[in-house]
Amino acid sequence: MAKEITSRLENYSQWYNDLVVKADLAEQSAVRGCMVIKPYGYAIWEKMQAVLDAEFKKKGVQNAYFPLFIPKSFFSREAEHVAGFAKECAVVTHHRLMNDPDGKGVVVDPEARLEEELIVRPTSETIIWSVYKNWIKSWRDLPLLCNQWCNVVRWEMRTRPFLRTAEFLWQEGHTAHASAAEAEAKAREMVEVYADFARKTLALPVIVGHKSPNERFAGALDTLTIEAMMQDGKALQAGTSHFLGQNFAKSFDVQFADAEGKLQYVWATSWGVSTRLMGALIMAHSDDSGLVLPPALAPIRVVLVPIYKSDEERAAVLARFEGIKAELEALGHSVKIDDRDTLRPGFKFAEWEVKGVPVRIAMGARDLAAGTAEVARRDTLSKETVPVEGIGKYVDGLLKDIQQNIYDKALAFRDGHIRKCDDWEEFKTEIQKGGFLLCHWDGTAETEQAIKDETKATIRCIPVDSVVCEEEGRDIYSGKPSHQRVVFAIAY
RNA sequence: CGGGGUGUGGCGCAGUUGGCUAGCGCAUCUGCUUUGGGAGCAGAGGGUCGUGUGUUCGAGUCACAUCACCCCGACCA
Repeated sequence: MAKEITSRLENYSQWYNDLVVKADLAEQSAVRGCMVIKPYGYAIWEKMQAVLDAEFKKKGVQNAYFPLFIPKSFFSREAEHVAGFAKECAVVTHHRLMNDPDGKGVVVDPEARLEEELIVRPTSETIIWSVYKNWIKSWRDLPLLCNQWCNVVRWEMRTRPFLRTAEFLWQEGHTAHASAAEAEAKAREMVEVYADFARKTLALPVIVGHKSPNERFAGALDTLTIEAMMQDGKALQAGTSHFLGQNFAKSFDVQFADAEGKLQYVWATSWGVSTRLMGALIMAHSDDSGLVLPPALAPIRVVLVPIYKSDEERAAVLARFEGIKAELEALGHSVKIDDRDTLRPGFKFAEWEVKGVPVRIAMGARDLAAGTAEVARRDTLSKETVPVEGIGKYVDGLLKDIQQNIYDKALAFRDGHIRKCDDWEEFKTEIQKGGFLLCHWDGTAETEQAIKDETKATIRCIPVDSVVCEEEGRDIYSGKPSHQRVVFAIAY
């Protein structure tokens, strides 16, 4: 299998279709570009939700839910926003079906045309701001901090599993503030929440930075992003946080009376991460044996596999496992005893490796006699025989070590694939090899576009942490003066 | 929407210049032996070859049409 998978590293979409789909993470549905997420995969998403939700609550954000359908008139109020999303919207035009008069199945009832079409939300700014208008009257109502977990639909020309599905799950936060400074701070605060989550939970090193105007969210004054590097050196935008200024407040007429009683437009932010993060996980950490899940995210952290030749041995091992399980659960770790009787140990080992379970403990007759167990770690695929006595503490430490190791490995890979580049000819060849190039940019959209047209590389971000290098230099393409290097890469 | 490609048991594929009974691997079922890295042996079941029309003594194979899916590009989280 390893050889087969390795030969596909150049084409990750092939890879996770063949590997991870079979690993029960997800499967593609026949519905155009949509994805079925199977229980094991969904458990990973639920874990992401749980961790993020707790962070949001700490920041005073509350969950709410808004309608799936957006009347076309709402949608069209913010000009830039419409321009940004118009080409990829699913539109509801009718509300009823009928039997085909010619007896050929079911057809749309032409009588049931809607007076106003409904847009299936590609994002919820418009409907949320039309609701916020009624919620915000006074400075006392601010800040308003809501988040929504939901699905959205974007009718992309081309889809890719996890990275760009027509329908995807995400969270979108939408906040309203009394001042520009407060909103900008919020946008920055939330991108830091994402960065922290990516680093600590997903073990994914990310670079935080501003998007260039070309790459900004439609309708935003500033877009902050976390950018990750995949194992093929391509960049993946893993989350964004937008400072929307007063654009939506003005379009939807959301004003508040300040302390002096004067009417002012509110300042807004929005921010979101999606099931794309699952794609990021797969592409950043997986190896030839399958998925590698950081313990902080794994739905199952430790799997126990019994090895036996008789019912007596089986019972004895499983009895020991119950003790180990209780010990680990007391330390806060999720444990699964794989007591399936029809499958052999070797098969189970391979299966749990494909699923990315961080630690596997195997125990057989030899171990029973010696009072030991075999502990295997997924990240390095190494094994060690340890005494059952104190195994809980040992595994507890091991899990922390694995979490750190996965991050360190990804970080070392990323740092090994970031380099400065000051020569345009060199840039053109280097960028195709993958990785991030730190280059001077004159700040103009024209230069950025020209570079994109010639190389497909885009400015991933103007970094504000991780790889900041503010220094004087000359634009790699135009030669005009520049004050800071930015991150260029080919992106998914 | 452009450019390629693929449709053959549940899955993955082979099938030569048209030829007689359409094969192979995996999976499935039965039995025995196994069980510390994806088991071995023996046997069994399962396909109107995407669909339609045509050419032919004869079509999985050729022609035309049609449908579906995949890949590459433009768009994007």
